[in-house]
Amino acid sequence: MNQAEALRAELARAARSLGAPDDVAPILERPRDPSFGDWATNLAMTLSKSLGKKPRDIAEALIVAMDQASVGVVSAEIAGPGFLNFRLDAGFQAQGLLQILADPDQWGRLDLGHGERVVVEFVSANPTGPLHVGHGRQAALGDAISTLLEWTGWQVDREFYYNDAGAQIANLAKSTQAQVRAIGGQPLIIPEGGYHGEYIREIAGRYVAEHPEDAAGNDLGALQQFAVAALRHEQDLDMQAFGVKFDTYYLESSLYDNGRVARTVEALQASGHTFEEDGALFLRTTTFGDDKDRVMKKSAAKGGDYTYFVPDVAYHVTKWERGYTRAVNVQGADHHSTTTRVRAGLQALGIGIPAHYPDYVLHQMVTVMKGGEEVKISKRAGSYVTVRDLIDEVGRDAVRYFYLMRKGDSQLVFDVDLARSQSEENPVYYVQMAHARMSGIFRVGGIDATTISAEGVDLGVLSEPAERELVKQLLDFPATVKGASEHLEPHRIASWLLETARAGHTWYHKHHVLGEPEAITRARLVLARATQLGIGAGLRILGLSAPERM
RNA sequence: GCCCCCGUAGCUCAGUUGGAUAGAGCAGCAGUUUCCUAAACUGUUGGUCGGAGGUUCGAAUCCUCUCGGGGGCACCA
Repeated sequence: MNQAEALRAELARAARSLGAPDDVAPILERPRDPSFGDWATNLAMTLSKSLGKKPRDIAEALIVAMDQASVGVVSAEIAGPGFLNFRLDAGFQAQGLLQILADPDQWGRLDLGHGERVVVEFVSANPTGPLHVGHGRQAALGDAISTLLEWTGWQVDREFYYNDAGAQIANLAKSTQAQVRAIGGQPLIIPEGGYHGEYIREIAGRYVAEHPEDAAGNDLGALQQFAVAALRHEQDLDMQAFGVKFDTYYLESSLYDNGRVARTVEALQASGHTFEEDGALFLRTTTFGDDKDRVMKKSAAKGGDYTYFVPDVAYHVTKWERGYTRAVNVQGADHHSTTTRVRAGLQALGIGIPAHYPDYVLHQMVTVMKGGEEVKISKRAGSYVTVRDLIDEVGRDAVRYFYLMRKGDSQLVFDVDLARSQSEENPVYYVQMAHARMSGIFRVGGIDATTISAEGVDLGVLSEPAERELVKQLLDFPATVKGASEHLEPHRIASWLLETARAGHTWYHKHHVLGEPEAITRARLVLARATQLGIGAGLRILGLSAPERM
């Protein structure tokens, strides 16, 4: 039990002694202004109604009923309409650092998932071109969310789903064919809806070199296979450059090959939730909250193909059958409408999949500014900024941090010129610098940081305001991880890092660690080590490096 | 027309699910270095939380309406 939990428990005990219900759950907050104290609670105000007393009177009674010393409280005050502000003993509070040093690898981790398996699907691009900046946001988000879930007790697999079937892939094959024929001297005629990118010509060139027997480009099947393989390889390299590793890859085409799509359609028909109209097969998704029924299988006049959401449903059935009791999908907000359809399909099957399966993390669009104007992203027109461009120009860590410092809900303007020109004043360097500075203390002092222990050290000397602020900030890390994991919001870690770095820089600037009286140096080494470990942990959750020096 | 997201300082954004005098970075202004990294620190300027109602002890946060930006609403994926 940590200090905040101990204080909360004592508050609850005191509240029950005053007649509060058994399930009373006091909420502790950090006061906005540190001069108010270390912890605050609005408990007295929330109990006001059920106890039939004034908040300030309840607060008064709570103070009397509490065993303050047992939870490190040195003063308790009533403020405003009935807030209770607690100030903790500096040494007692700093005892919280013991947990960090005692087991650095475990600190900040908790068990919310109980080892249940969760699959996090992200990026999931069509293999029809390089990964662009929108995919980059997904990669950063998906990877960080996966790590957060791992930290909080889930067994996580990162999955990349390849949309390697359907009309877009056929377009890719035809576009490659056109370029192959252009190489052969024929006029270049890119088909309707085809891809115009430069990379198609490069792929065509390699195809001709490796397949001399089909220099005319007549074998569409071979062209498709070749182009898909080439682009998948490119995408793999992009993700590798970004430092993202996937555990599993799932191919949409396999759903057709192994008959899963057909079986899913049969199961849906058997469920009684389908109907035919105008020669097409519909799923009655309105039964499950959609505002409109959706076509599953197009009419013969339109080609008779399945619409995209049918393989999507089949795919999600495999997630469930592969043992993932939870699934998280990271997608752009333009896929918003699929959430209702996929869930509706899974519910219609009636095979026990929870109604909210899968979870969706939808992020808003990324717009790219370059040279003062917006770059329109269009794979077909061949105009875009790739993830690789960004990584090359501003660096992997900076790109990741930029993607993650904002809520997915907000639209992200990625100004390439700005990101590059600001690379020296980038917040990511600010955070990494704080880590490097702490590391520098040990380097200069000739001390092996891993040997630092709080054993027998009087942490009560960490009483300067800057020290107390830093200690509090560090101790908030586990709660921050918990909130970030529960809400699937990695930006909370980014915010915590920035604040912790600020507290760390301020402390570093004001107070010396080395060369002070021994008792002070020993205590401050503990704080420096805890800061180094804390910032390092936060950086790693976001997939950033934690440099020892810069 | 219907659905989703956003609107907070000059700019980019946080705001711990309803708490106290709304915060940070950047930009601006004024300072700090014989000292473990000045990629840092200190101070300071800057706000009708898009707008109007409502809910209650208390609203940037919840509800209704409204204005503005983005996305979606295919027998495209």
